[in-house]
Amino acid sequence: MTAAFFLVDGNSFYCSCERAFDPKLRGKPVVVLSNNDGCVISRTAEAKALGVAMGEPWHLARRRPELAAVRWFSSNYPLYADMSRRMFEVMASFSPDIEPYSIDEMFLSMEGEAGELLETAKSVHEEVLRVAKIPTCVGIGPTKTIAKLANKHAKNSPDLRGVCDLGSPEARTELFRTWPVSEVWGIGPRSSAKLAAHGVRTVAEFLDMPSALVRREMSVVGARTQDELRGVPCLPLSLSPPTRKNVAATRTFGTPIEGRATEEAVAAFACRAAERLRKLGLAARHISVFLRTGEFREGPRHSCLASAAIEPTADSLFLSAVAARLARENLREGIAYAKGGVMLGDLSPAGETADLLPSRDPVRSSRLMQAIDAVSARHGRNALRPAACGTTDRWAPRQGNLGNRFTTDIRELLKAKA
DNA sequence: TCTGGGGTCCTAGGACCC
DNA sequence: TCTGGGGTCCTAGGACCC
Repeated sequence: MTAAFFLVDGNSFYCSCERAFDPKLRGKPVVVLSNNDGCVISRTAEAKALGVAMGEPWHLARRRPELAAVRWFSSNYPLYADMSRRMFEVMASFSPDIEPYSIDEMFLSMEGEAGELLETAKSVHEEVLRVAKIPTCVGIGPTKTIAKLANKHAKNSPDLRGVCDLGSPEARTELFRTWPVSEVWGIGPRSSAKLAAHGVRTVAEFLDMPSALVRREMSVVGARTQDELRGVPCLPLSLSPPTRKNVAATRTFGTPIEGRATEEAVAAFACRAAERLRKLGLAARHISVFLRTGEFREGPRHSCLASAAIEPTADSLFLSAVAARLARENLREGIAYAKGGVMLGDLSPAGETADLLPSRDPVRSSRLMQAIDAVSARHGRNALRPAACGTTDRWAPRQGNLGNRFTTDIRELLKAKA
């Protein structure tokens, strides 16, 4: 018996979610755009073949005549989150040892004989496609880093039919000889440049580097990556989500805004962040607010950052009022801001540390928040909102082509023709 | 002439991830 | 008109303590 990690990753995940509900999109080039319909954050193989790059600004790309037929969607996170949950459920039936790593990626810890593991991986691939309607690739390796690499290799090589097993040292030696070290999980542009300066370009060359040198150039993180690539597990599966340290809500505005509208925007972000905080059962002791002018526009630049220590809370009314005040005290008259956000930090479990002299009644606050969350769940987030958020949402991002929330909103169910 | 040494906590910045 | 929005971890250096 050997132990192995599987990394299961949804192919073009957001696009696949849109496709799952519209068979006409099969085989067609599809892209999903970031907030504000800004850049491409997911693209199908067909779109990639037409030359659409990840992160490319769509307003420029779409002018290219060859991209006229590309179907595009504004991102629809409630749908993607729900599809992710379905994917997780299918995979959890294969192993209880499962770690959701991102919205479209999950690590599984498995045991079995070498051939057995490969067969199991094929079954995972088929079941996720059959039940959750998401095509995936599965990478197998003795460490998480190798499983990631195996997964990427499966993505690059369609003839592997979605599954790649790098469990054996022989299989790895062959691949590592040519695999660029810059494509290893954990090695970004900075480390790649440092390695290139030492003449190191492939994984094999990286493994030949003395550990002490790797440690000096890339700290313990790089040293860990090197060990993992040698087949020594350093990164365990984490079965429970780590305790959060920050919760943030930030946005680029649909169009730049000034003065009062920016106060309303950060107040709305504070509400959004507070909502997430409550869902996590946490309270924050620190709030910070930022506003920034656009990077791509002429005109005066300004960015402001303000923060405050607060009594532990997840109260939307309080947090939105503080956020609006911080903005008001720090923003500059006549400057149009393009981007802003609220970050809540210094988190602790809600109700754990009672302030000795709380200025608000925590019981009343928590009841009020429960009521607000209940109304929002039923009638949408905008049904009930603090006055500080205003009523016009002049900051709201553009969403030019939003698909339906097929699975999470009763009003947007898929309609079947009989 | 000699000018401690070790520890903790905090923050800013760097690097990386999806 | 239109260029994302989240996160984490590590290190270095300063402040402070005894």
